[in-house]
Amino acid sequence: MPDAKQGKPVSRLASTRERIDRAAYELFSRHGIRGVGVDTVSAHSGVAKMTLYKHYPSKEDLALAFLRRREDLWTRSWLQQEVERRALAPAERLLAVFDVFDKWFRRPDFEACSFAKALLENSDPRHPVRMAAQGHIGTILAFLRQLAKAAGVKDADGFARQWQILMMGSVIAAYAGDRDAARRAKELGALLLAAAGTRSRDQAQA
Amino acid sequence: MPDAKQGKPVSRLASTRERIDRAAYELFSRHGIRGVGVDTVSAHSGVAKMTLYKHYPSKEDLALAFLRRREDLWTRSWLQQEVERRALAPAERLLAVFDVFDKWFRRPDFEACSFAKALLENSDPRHPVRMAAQGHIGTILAFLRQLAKAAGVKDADGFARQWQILMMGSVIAAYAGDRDAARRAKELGALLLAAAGTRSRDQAQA
DNA sequence: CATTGTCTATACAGACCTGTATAGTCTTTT
DNA sequence: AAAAGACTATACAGGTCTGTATAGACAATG
Repeated sequence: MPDAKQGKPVSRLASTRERIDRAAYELFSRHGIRGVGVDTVSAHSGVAKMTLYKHYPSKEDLALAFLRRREDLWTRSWLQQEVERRALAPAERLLAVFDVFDKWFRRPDFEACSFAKALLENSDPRHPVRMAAQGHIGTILAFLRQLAKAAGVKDADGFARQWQILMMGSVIAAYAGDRDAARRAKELGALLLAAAGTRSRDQAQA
Repeated sequence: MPDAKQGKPVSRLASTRERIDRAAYELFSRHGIRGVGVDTVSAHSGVAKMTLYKHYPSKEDLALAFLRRREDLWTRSWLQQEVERRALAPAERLLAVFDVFDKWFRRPDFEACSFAKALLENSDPRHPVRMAAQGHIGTILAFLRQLAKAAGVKDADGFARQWQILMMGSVIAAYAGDRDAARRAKELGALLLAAAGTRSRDQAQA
């Protein structure tokens, strides 16, 4: 029984590639990409290192796949889904982001934003991993922009960028120990929404 | 002439310790602590590795000294000084933070926040470097809290924490490529100031 | 002059990193 | 049964990392 040497091994029922991806996700999202070696991913997944390298020819490929998976699981399946489940009106969906964050920040295994981590751990702005992280941050921005547009905000792009500043700032604040960071950011978001003048329920434009 | 193997060597006129500190500052602030080895600091400073280890018994000691220096040079001598130079009234000093940031974000060697970097690169919340980074973030918070109090804000602590969310969020946004992040955060700050109701002379209007 | 303290230069131990070589197992397909 | 493909296990090459050992240079102080 070739189990992982440390941590909880990934389910053996899944395909080899899926086991690699799951282990990389758990480890990279928690410790950052630089902070985890390929041997650790191999051990944690229960997949031999040679097999891992057959699926991903380099650690960089694995890292890029991890960021794509993070976008799938975190951005789309979790954040966007939760936001859309919790509210219908665009403006309220924007605010719901911080309700979702609030729950996230209070989880004992809160791991902060993988995209911000990947961004900050590469000083070269043309590093593929850093560029990919920027792209995934752009995906979140596009989602916010779309909500802002639907909410009737004039400068949807500028609004979305301000919203993302609130989101990223609250993540760092939460990781620095402020568990109420989401509530604080939501207050700021409410101010921004009020100032931007949405056509939510009141059609009057500011 | 034992010069540094790479990059620009630190001035030889300074004391040995000062040369170490300067090199560590330049390298750690740009590439993060994990991203720079002791050999690189040694080469860049022109100080032999053995001498370096006599001044700092471990890399962790060097890292903690770097964070202290960052607080000296960045937080106090730069951010606070610039803010206090640019405005007198507390509320305007708070807003001036983002004018200072705007200049910072536009520098070609903008390196983002060393405290956030140190925070995100350590997943163990009890790691000394991460705890130190949290402490230095707390120093900035205290400065903001004091300004908020002087501005007559009721919940000075909550206000300061919200202000710091804006600051950290704008830093990440700028590092992700949005050079106007400071201006956007300043707008949000103006909204927050208006909502908090300061005893300044003129209220910022949105 | 001799001693002491600081700094240098080099080499190295031991750990970990990415990536590969090799040989063997197990399953599926033909 | 034979062949092919996927996976495993181990070992290792070559690099980097932190930290130390060793031997010597240089300056200040006694």
